[in-house]
Amino acid sequence: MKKPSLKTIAAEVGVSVSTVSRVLNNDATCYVSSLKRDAIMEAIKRHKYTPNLNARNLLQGKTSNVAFVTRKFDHFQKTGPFLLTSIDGIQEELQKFGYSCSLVTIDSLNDTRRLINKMSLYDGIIFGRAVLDDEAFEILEEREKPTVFMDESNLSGRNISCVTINKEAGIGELRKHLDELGCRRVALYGISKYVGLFRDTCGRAGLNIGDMDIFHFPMHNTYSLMLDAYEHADELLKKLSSYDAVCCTNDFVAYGLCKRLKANRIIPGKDIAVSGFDNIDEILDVPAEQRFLTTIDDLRKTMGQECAKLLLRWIDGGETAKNTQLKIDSKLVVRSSTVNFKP
Amino acid sequence: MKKPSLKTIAAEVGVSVSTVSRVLNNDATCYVSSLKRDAIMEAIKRHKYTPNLNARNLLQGKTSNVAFVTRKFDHFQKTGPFLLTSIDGIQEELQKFGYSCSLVTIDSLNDTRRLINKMSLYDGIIFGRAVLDDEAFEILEEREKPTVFMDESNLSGRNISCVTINKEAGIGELRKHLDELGCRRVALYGISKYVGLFRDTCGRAGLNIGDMDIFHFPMHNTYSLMLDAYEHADELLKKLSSYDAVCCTNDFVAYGLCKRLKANRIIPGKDIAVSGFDNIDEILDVPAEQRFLTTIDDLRKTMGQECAKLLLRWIDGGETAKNTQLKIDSKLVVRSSTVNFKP
DNA sequence: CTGTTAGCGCATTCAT
DNA sequence: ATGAATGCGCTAACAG
Repeated sequence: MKKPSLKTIAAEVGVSVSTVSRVLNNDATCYVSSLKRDAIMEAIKRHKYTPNLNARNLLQGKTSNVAFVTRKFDHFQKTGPFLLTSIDGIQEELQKFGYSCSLVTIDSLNDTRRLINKMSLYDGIIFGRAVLDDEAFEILEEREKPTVFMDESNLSGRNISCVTINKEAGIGELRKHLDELGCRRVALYGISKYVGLFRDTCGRAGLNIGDMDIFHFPMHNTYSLMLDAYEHADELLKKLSSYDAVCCTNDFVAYGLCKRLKANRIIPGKDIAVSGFDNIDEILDVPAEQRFLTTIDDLRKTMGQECAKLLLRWIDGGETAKNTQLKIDSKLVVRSSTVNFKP
Repeated sequence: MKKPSLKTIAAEVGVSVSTVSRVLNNDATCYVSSLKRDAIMEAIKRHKYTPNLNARNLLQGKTSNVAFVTRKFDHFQKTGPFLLTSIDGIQEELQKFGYSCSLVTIDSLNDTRRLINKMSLYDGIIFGRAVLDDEAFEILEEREKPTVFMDESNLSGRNISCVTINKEAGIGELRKHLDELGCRRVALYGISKYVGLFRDTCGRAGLNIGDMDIFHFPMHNTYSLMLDAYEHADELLKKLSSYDAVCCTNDFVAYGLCKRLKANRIIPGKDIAVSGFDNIDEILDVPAEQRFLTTIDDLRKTMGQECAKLLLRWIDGGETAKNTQLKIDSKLVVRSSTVNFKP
């Protein structure tokens, strides 16, 4: 049995296809007599008719579909839920405007070629971080397809549209916050690989802990992070009385540390100030009354949304969207792990 | 500037559109003189022509695109990387056959209606677990669209195709393995919410620990699981000498326990046998030499692949794929945390 | 208010 | 070996 088309419905009701089309699209300019309208609606329902969007897309030269390109999810398994939060943001924003999203996995240059061949299916493309090498960049640059890069650090002077997070903004706020609390002696605790990067960012943000003690440990994966932070805190604990505050490179680290502190009868937020990074409580939807960690929200969901917005603006012909680098300021979220601390 | 079409290329080279089409599709039956072929290829490259897949889809009545439907990723943030592993499996299999994948988020009945309206874009649909309520089920059942459910437990007698994991298979193997090692006294350790379910599954699999001690603790999220398991092991530790083995409901729990054991100078795999569940080492791509935990692999990636295979078989007209319930046996992965243990 | 018609880009059939 | 013609399902312009 063939799938019903406009013609099927039209023949059934005894009207022309355009009338059916008008009803289907709720055409405001052309009124359809309600008698016919009802008959048409009934026939549509009875035949379980749904429009063939390929035909519509072909005619209108657009697909209302966007590709989100990323590496295999495997690559993100170790690093936790951050990418997904951004994807949710993208999806949410796209949906508002009737767009849908194709998930494209790229792990080789071959995959890039495959993407190019399917490009006619997409009105635009959002690239997740670090999916393209230089060669792929060049292949894609020649095509004139609305494209936005998310969280891409390796721009190397390319003229592309991208949305990134300004981590320094939140860290600057944190510094001010700790200053106002009177915290003078600040330690840094976290993953060996990121601790240097974090310190540099602190420096640029004016949080001067460059000459202060840094405690760190190797990272396996996000899932072991809390326990790792718990276990590796000995050195820090020995010198803890020297500090007013401990900034952690990550919320998981902070949680692990806090549990360890509590196990040693030291109360975070009372005996010492502790801060994290990521606002993971919001991502994990922890009930408000259980949230206690002062942290920096790096707005990953917002980043996804902004990517989608920027892309849609470009698709709609907004010339200004073509070469826009948008930086979203991360922001401090103050909770009880610092706010009531008195040095 | 208009996008180049077959006509553009044909006019450029001075041949007919059908010739260009033939070259494009590598039509084996009709040879094209290599002179023309080269000229055509050159023009295609020069114009950066890519075929309009909407037109092709319209003509051929298929899209080579499949929808993967899930709830917002938000919902999975607490539960870790398992869904993503399945998605990777789906993507991998689809790609083999030139199919692509649209990501559809459903959180309300309205979203379901939206999906139905876009159905013509998909040759088939894969549903992630627990996305549909009864009403949505019914709306979808009337449509005749190839559909496969992944990891769906709430079938309630519906005639649908689905792929699930047989958890009992691996647990049965575990029982046999522990028996052979001579482990008689087995404890169960894990999350309060799942510990009962796990015990029941053990019972069905013949691993009789129903009358043995169960130790459990509440779960917050996957990321705190290791540390939670570490911290809540006191009760278990007190009675540890009564047991030959501890089965954990989950690898993260097992890792947390193992760390705690080591902190107490008890060596897992020597002083006591420990097992987990999930084979998370493989998901997180832990180097082989660092894997030590005996666990049960529930083959989530395979599940994704099998979903895709089943769906493609249905799309290709395989009548047998229309009402297939495929159960994949989970399997035991033996590592050093049990294999060398002597009671 | 509604019907007729053209054409979106392509693969395929038929004719040459 | 290649060109011409057809039609997939739909929307929009035009005609009535």
